[in-house]
Amino acid sequence: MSDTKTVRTRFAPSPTGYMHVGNLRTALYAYLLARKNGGQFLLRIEDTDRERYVEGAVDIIYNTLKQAGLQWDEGPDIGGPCGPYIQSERMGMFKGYAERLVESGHAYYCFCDKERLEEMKRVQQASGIPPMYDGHCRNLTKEEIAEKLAAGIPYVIRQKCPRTGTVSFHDEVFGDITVDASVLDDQVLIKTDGMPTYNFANVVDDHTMGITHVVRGSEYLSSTPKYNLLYEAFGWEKPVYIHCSPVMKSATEKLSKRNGDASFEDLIAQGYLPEAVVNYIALLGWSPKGEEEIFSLAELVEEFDIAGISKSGAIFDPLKLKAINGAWIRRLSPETFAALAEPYIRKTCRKEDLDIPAVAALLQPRTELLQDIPEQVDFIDALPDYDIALYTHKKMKTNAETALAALQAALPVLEALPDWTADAIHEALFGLIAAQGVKNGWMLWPIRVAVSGKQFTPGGGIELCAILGKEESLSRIRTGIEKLK
RNA sequence: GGCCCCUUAGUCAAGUGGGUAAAGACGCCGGCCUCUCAAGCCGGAAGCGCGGGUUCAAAUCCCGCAGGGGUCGCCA
Repeated sequence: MSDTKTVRTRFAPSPTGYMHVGNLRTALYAYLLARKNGGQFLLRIEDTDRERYVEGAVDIIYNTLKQAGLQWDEGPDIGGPCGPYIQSERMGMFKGYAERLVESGHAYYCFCDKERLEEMKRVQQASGIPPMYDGHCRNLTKEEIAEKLAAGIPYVIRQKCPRTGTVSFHDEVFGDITVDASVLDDQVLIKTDGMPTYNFANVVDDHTMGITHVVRGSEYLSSTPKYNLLYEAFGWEKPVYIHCSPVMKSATEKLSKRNGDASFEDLIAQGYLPEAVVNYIALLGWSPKGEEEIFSLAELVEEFDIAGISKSGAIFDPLKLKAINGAWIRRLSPETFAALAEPYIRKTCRKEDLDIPAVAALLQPRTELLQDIPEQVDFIDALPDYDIALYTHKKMKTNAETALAALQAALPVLEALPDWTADAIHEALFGLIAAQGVKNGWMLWPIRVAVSGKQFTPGGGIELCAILGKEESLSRIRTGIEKLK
């Protein structure tokens, strides 16, 4: 690659609440694009709206990004050459930039008050005209401006957009887009209070921070022409745009911030692994070249290509997230999984001497969500009260009668067992099965039912006996015999 | 409503006019394995929004329609 310029991307969230997966996906793509090209990924907090500011939201942004593994190279907490990285701390610089635009004729002072603006909008709507600024102050003379300024009339600075012709821009995802200049509103750049609007601050910040590739939601598609006009007015090089369609909750609703399980931290709390969430959202609206779908963050960096980003919105599918989470859980080393699973196992198993690694080994291929674990092992501490109908299984050819015979045959053999290990139990029971000439299930199914009292269990009778221990297993088998008599 | 954008199975999607019987994944259904449930393996059903055109050839190009999304703030 002979790219002369380093790729610099940024994630620029506003601290207005928690991060939902759509935000995180945008951050992820920006991160991947930077890493893929050996560039930098920046974090900039856009906190200029003090009314929507939510206490603690910045920490949520930090924590989410960290948990997801999206390490930023420059940001509020670690600094960098283009700081400050908190927009509210950059306020001083914007007005000067806006005035440069006024000088060059790309912006102008506007003294219209709220009343006039509202009246204008009302009239426009009443006559079916799309509401936009009518250009009332577009051509004030220098004298008029000086006069109003001197009189202390509040003003804003508006961008002076062309009135005729078309404006085009290129987006890496959507291709070339052309709009009629007449639809471009003379948007406010500097507010009455002297502060910049988001649209203005964003452009100035992106430029001054050297951002080369802008990754953001497709809701900015329609304001991009105005952004480009700004870049052109300043004589700045325009960034490459990568607009991403939204993550949807259904075909018609965008994923909402109100939807609790759409937030990254909620997903983690539900027992999803950060790796799995990252893996899944990468796939939501982007597709890799090959057929593999399970990727670590490092692998995603290798695989990522903006050409794979799709144009249409993608519906968030919890089922697929779960499947990917399951795949990640199965990939974990037994030790790692046991450590993760232990607190969940402990929710229903209080027995001190429980062999956690052994239980975890049974659980690992059977767990898609850590939260599913407690229910799977709820029979370990105490035998549930169960119906003897469980002993009847058509395929095993068992019923209450045969089960009683099986348990009675197995009991003395197990009682006589010196070593209580899965292997020893297996050997003993299969010896008995062979000696009696019965089917495995005829003997084993009743044992599994007797020791668990459940229809479904992680692992078979032999494995469960090993986990429960000799005394408890035998006791449960005796209980079974009593119930069946 | 104006403007912009999107439209391949239930979902995520590959596909970029001449070797497609239209990949793959999740889910679903069936089978194998098996002492249950999983895991694993094998197989199956399921799709190019609609209508025109261009072409020897269209999911791929053009036009129209429909549906959906976005935007139209001194919010970000």
